Amino acid sequence: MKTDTVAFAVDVRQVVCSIPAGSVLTYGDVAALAGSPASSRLVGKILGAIGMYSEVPCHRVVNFEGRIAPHWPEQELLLKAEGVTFRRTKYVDLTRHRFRPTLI
DNA sequence: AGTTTGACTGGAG
DNA sequence: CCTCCAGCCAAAC
Repeated sequence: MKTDTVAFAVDVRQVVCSIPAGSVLTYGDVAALAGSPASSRLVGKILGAIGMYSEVPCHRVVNFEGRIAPHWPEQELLLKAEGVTFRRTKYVDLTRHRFRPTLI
């Protein structure tokens, strides 16, 4: 575990924690906001790690197309409970629920 | 130190 | 909507 990775994890946690209810963010966006747009895979790993001992709403983070994690089925139910609409089964309506930190 | 894996991304079939 | 392939990055083996 490097200090840089820890800082990245802390930043990720803050970004995810800043996502309002009913909105979602992609791993790539979180990774970019955390300073490593190419390390989106790390976001998932870190998210799972912090989700085990933190109250971070990691379920508000989905993959690039609004598709939920392939191995985390309850995330869909959690998002539905927040008011997020799904196009069919595993696709979130990103055009409507995508969280924009500022601008645009 | 080299290989494999994955809560990713993007595009093609 | 689902599967496969190629690319990228850090952790795990």
